[in-house]
Amino acid sequence: MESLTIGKVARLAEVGVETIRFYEREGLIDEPKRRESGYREYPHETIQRLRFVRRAKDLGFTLKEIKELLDLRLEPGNACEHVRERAEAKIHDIETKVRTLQRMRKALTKLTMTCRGKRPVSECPILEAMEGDE
Amino acid sequence: MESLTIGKVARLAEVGVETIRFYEREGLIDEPKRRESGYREYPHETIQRLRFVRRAKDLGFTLKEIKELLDLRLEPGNACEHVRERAEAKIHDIETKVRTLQRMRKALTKLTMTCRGKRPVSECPILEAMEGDE
DNA sequence: ATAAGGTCTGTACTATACTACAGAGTCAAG
DNA sequence: CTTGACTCTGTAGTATAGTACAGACCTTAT
Repeated sequence: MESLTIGKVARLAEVGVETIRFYEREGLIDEPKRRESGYREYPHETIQRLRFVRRAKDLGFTLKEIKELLDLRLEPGNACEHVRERAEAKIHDIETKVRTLQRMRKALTKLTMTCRGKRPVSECPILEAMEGDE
Repeated sequence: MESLTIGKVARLAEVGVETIRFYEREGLIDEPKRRESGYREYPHETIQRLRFVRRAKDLGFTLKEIKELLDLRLEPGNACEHVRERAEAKIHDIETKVRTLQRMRKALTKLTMTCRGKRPVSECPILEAMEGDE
């Protein structure tokens, strides 16, 4: 069993070493155990965790929100009602994001159609497809 | 026909006045015409445009990317091939975002199920559902 | 055993996307 | 025709999310 130093984790998760230390300070990943030398030793799951953070970020979640998402699973069983409420709120956020993305995709597809038809791209289908849904 | 000053546009689009001037500097909205006094006078479309920016931002697009999206519609008809390529790349990005969001939603739904069953929330279904898809 | 490269803490700097003035001029309701 | 709200330019400050050292210590391959 090879030991996972911060550099290896960074390479595997495709983030920077400094970023990992930054996430540790921000509470997005647990403080790992240390060697006698002080070197951090990571469990394998950390890689998944870091990838989760990166992806969630790409989807427009802030680190604060990502922390909230991750913390959902840590709640004690007796706060179950509370956990479910928050999870359902996040699901709602996600569904709104998906709908908006789908409208954007539709608008862009329309744009490529217009394009394919060799007609000039005069009117913008992007903005028009973004109306409504507040 | 009432004139749309920056403050009115800001209220209608639900953004700050300073944000509008910032977006103008960054080229995300066109420079509007001015009164003799120097006051900006906006056309109605600006409101949709600002809403588009706000939403795209919530979906994890940077202002730079949003500008690219908006600029797609301005390309001259003869650069059609080029426009289509870029639009298709954006469609691909969007589809990836949608898939990731759907996996997150699935994971969260699973979490709420676990919750509803009154069992303790011990193992995290969120991270596990986020694997694969690079 | 030594040199190259990895890691440590701590602090400082950067990019992005605003946000907040200051000081001066403009508008419009009473 | 004033007065309070709005707008102007320009510059400075903030929050978020990293990124980059410096100076010192650790590891490992030769």
